[in-house]
Amino acid sequence: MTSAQDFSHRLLQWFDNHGRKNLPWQQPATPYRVWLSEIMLQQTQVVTVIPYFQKFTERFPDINTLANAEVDEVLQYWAGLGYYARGRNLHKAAQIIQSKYQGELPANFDALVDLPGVGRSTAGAILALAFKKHYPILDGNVKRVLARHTAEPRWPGEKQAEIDMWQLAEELLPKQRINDYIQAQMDLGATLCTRSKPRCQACPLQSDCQAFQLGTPTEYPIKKPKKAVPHREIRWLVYAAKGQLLLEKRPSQGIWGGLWSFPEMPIDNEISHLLSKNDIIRFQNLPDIQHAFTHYKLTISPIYIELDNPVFGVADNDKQCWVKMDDIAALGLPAPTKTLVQQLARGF
DNA sequence: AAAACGGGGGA
DNA sequence: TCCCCAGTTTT
Repeated sequence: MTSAQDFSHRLLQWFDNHGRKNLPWQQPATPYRVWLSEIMLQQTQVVTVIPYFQKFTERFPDINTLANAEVDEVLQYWAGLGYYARGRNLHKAAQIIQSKYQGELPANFDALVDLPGVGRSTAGAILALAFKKHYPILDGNVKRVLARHTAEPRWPGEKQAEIDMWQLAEELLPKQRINDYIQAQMDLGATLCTRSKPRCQACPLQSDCQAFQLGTPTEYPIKKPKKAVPHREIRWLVYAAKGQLLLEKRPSQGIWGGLWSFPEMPIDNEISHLLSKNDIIRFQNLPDIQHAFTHYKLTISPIYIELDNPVFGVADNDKQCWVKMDDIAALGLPAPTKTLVQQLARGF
């Protein structure tokens, strides 16, 4: 027995004991009902879909009834399911099926994929579940099962990884019971091989599951690599005089809105003119501060400028004030500002 | 708050 | 052809 046959054999055996065989769209599994259920099941769980499916099929028992209805009524029956583009596409597809295929879903991959709302995986599910044709599916559940079984090192969103997973899904297809096998794949992913807390003890694929052998099934599929966040640099002017610091209130819009911080300027701004002031006692670079936001990384280069007197108008801004070190704690400060003030208080 | 999700649609 | 988005749920 080849490994592929063994894989499907174990899955089918598990399906016989634990699979879902009494879902509303499985009795009977007509092409229309399978199609409708697959659309409803996109991004929506079985328990949520069931009552909608029942109401929907009562009102729209076949494709022609659906095609002849107003889209608004279709959407009323969709209300609460979310992703309403699915409902619109479903209705549009029904009209295409009516006019182009005499109201019967085509048992043909290319024709199915051409329908709005039907992609490769949904077409595969319809062909396998309703027409018993040998097509694979690769939805989120199956991706998870396969990624774990092979300990797939690449993120499945990566082009080549996805191509390879489709190929594997195809190679694993059994010669017999294609519909049960596809249902079994979905059931395994939904009930056993779940995203968190997979029940590997009960899994028929445990013996050769690479992720299980590594002891880290939940590490798969590996997460989308987060793209490098943009990096920005700014300069802070830390004016100090007689135990006071010059702070300014930040604009209410934007980062740290309305909080007090140091006067800020672009990193590449000329600063030599600041040096020429004759009331400057000391002028020195302070260590850079790194700050991470969710969407970018910020490097702050503060310059310490000590004056003999707390004069105004040193920076070009009217929302500034001199604050005694001891009074600063009462103000709302961004985290890096607070840290810098504390370092200054300790004299670094 | 962040990732996941299947297909649509734009580059 | 490839990549990213819209809209929603789950972790």
